[in-house]
Amino acid sequence: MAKTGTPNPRERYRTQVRAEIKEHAWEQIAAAGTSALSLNAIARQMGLSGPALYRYYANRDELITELIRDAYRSLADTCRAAADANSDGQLPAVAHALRDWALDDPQRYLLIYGTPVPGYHAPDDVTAISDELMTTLLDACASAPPDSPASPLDAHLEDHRQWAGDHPAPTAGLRHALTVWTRLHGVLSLELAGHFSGMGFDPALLFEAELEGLLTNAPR
Amino acid sequence: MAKTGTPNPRERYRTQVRAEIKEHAWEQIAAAGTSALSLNAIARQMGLSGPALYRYYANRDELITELIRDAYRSLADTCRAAADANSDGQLPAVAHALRDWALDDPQRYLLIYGTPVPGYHAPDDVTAISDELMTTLLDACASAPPDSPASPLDAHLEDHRQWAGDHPAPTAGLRHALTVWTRLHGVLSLELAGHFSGMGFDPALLFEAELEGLLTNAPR
DNA sequence: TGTACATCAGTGAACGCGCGTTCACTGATGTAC
DNA sequence: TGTACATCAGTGAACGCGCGTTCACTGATGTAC
Repeated sequence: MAKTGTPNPRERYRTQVRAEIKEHAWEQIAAAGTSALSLNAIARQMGLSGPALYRYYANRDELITELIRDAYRSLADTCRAAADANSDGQLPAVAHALRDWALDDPQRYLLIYGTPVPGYHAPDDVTAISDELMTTLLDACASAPPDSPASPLDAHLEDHRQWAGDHPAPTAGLRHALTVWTRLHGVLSLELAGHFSGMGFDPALLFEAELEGLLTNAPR
Repeated sequence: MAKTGTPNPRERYRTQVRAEIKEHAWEQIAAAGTSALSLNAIARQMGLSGPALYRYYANRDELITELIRDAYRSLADTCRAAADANSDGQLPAVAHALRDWALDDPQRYLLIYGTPVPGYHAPDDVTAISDELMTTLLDACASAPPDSPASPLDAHLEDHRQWAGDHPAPTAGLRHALTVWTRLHGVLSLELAGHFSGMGFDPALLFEAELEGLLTNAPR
């Protein structure tokens, strides 16, 4: 009872060191990608011996899983906050929050949405956060473009809306949310991976144009 | 002179073994991701000793670069062929060729378009192939939706069209090609990374819906 | 057709490296009386 | 306030591993006369 809410100094320190480990982990990931993440290297950076880290994380996988969890948590919170702060125009707010968040640390975005390691499966609580994010997106898409033409996809989604949980959005809203997701991710992931870098134009404008298309009913 | 066109047996064998090495490399990548690619493991799989592979590739990086080159080559050829075989409706043909190609070997697609290793820069000849692919896409988009509304992006692209080389497409065509690229990649990369897998709906229909939107002027 | 020589594929031993991880330990920090 | 004990952070040595890569070599294959 007394434990929760009044962490003793040791717990406090523990939490702090765990956080510091993760900071160094993010730096390493930013510098050389996730596959180059090494516990020993982190320890070295912190002026500790390798085995010391095992006080804080059972193994490398546990650390990576927590990084993924943190990334999702941060993204979900960021988007939620953007939505809440802009009850008029939630969608553009969320979209810009997403882009800013991604550009702030590309490898963090890519840890979530980039190349998956075959066979890795995220634990349930991580999936839960990703659902939370989906909910934010669905909320932001509550007002779907009213005159989107019917497509085979709509009928199909009508039958497969369990992923939206009990969200009250109409089927067109689900469809819109999916479209928002894939389109923004499309521009963003190519930008982050550097595929536009030799091309000379400003990716921000491309992102903006896609967003515009998602907000209006204008052709294309 | 005599060398080219009439490869002697040794050259023939060399080429064959290089190809065999790459096949095993792709298998390994498919099984555990690119970061797990190991020359020693490939040698083992082929019943050779590790150093033997150095007859064929100077080092690990050279092998990976060639895998990337092959992937681009294969994708560019596949899309070009699809376009040429469907002079009416090039765009849907290219789009479907792209998707089929990606699904055929997800890790191959992700080797090109997935998480990049920070600091890696593709050699010039690889960039050239990627330009070739862009040209195919531009050709397929030659007929851009005529009434797309003007956007700040159009003016910007007018000033930054060097990436299109001397392609005769109008600015709206460049814009359309970029949009095709990002939208299809958006659906495809999320699908390949497994982000739809728990959701129950059929990603093919989502892809089809996006494609439909790119072909018509219908809203959204 | 046969011999002499050059080429080159593949081997096995060896190198240094950094990794993840276990273990028995020391020493500092906090807790209970 | 002081002492006795428990907790726990961190160490250093050690493990086995697989990696990339070099090197001197053997033996087979092809080439030139």
